[in-house]
Amino acid sequence: MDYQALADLLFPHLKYTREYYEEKYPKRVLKEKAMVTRFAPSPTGFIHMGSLYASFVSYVFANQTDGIFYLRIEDTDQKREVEHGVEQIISDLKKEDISFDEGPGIGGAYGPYIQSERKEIYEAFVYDLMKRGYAYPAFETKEELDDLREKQEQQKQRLGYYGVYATARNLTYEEIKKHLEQKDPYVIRLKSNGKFEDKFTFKDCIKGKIELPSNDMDIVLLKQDGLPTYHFAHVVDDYLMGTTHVVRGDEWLSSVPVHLQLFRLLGVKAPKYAHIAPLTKKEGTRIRKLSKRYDKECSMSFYQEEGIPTNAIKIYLATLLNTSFEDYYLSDRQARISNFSFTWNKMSVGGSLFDLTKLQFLSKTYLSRLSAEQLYEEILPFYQTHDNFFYKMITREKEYTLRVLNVERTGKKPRKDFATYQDIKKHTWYMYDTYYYEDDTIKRAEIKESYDKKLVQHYFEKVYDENDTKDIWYEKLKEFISQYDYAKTVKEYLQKPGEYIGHVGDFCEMIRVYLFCSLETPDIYELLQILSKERILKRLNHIN
RNA sequence: GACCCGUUGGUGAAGUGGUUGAACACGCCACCCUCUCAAGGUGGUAUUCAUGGGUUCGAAACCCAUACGGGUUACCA
Repeated sequence: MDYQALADLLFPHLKYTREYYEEKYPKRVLKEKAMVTRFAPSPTGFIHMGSLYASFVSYVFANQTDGIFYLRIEDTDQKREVEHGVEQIISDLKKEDISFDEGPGIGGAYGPYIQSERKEIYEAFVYDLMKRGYAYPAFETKEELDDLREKQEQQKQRLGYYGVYATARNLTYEEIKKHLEQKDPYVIRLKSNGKFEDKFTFKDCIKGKIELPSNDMDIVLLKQDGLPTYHFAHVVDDYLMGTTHVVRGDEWLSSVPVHLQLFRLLGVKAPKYAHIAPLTKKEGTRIRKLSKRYDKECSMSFYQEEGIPTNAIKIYLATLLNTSFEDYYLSDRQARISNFSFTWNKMSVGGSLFDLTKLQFLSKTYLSRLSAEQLYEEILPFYQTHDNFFYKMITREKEYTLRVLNVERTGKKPRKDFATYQDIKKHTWYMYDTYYYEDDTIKRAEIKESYDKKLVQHYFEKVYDENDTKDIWYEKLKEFISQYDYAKTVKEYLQKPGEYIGHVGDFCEMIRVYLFCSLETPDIYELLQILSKERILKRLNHIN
């Protein structure tokens, strides 16, 4: 068989050769250890936690080595593609604050970054393989391939198109020409030169040494529609785009022999591979991969709805990436992901259960470390889309809101009661008159029979002084209540039961409920300061 | 069926043949602090390292089997 003639027969209109593209996309000039990584999703819907994790890992390694992190859209399966899939991905990633050095809509010297726009490039590389005898057309129909598989199953053979089963290998030039003239649909397959019995070892960045059989499958390179399969597109693109490290799910591990063989046949160096274990979830006693379809915590919209900060998610993912990051993060208020050195070999080889509780804990820590201003800036976009009324109010009363957000925030151990953006309204609404007076909120507060509104009112009118420091305020408060048979401390109250009608805690509880409609609030002193005496009295007068 | 990968407390895990009678963190429990809550502090809980064999003076760590879980075996990625 004259393969050069075959290649010319199949690609009569080839515009450019492989060499042209190699010249067009020269090797990247980067620092020695710089990693070039990419995120390569298919536009089949929303980004989910699993792919976010993979992209995060890729991003982190490129970033810490001053490398390149780019986005490439793998849209070679047009059947699965959803409408506006590409836009969806790009907007999802924007929300997650993942930024790329290159990609569709961003630019870069190695584009186009959308595979469906790279058809001619793949053809040039197939042409190159074919003329050297490593690729050939195959005309089997779906039914014929199904039959083959059935036959192999019956005979307990390995399934697939390989060796003696790769019958299209034997087609003559004339036969192929005839098929083409009849416009028979066909695919281009790899003519594998590997033997399944030949084992080789390969070193994965995460999983370490792995022994694999050589590939002997004549896998499809170009599908009937002329677009490449994942395998071929991966090899061509990652070669031309200069990827140094391919980070992907470990379901790809068994395709490594195919990919390495393709790189070898093209005569180019293969990138390093990092196969990451899936994020999993426990369902009853069964552990399974986190699924887009069944698990709410898999889709990014869940976090956006809940108001879980993107940065908290990243911090959590970083702890999954290298557990030592967690120690670093918790021990240092100034800790940043970008300041930590992540390593491949600290990554887990088995699947990790995705733990929402831990994420929430980290989120609390993260939010507690923000300044009031930073927190304010972060919650604005959330409330703008989720609670416009609250949004407008905090925008209008920005200074006031900053004071509210600053409660117990500035000390050494800042308050940690916000796990989500939602929690902010949940824990501060009562500081706003709009809500306090709305629909008689106070009527819904649990005012107990034992409460003594007059006493509280008397206290605020006669004793409470806004200019007191916290210590003085508290002393005066205790002094005041002791005149009315309330114990100054809980201990005292418990030691001499029957002598008091209540204790300082009971009095504070009344203040809480009357003024804030809640049994649970942060430090009252700070809240009272923010509210101001005038508004305190107004609130008290409002209660019947 | 074949071929890969994995298996340390409820969870994430440290661990690379000898201060491991298994770190740290989340969770849970108790106590302390305390005007409530959230934190914080102290202590506790729980893994004998999937199982069975070996190798070794010594194994969670090395080897072999088995079991269980996961993946691949597409003109899906």
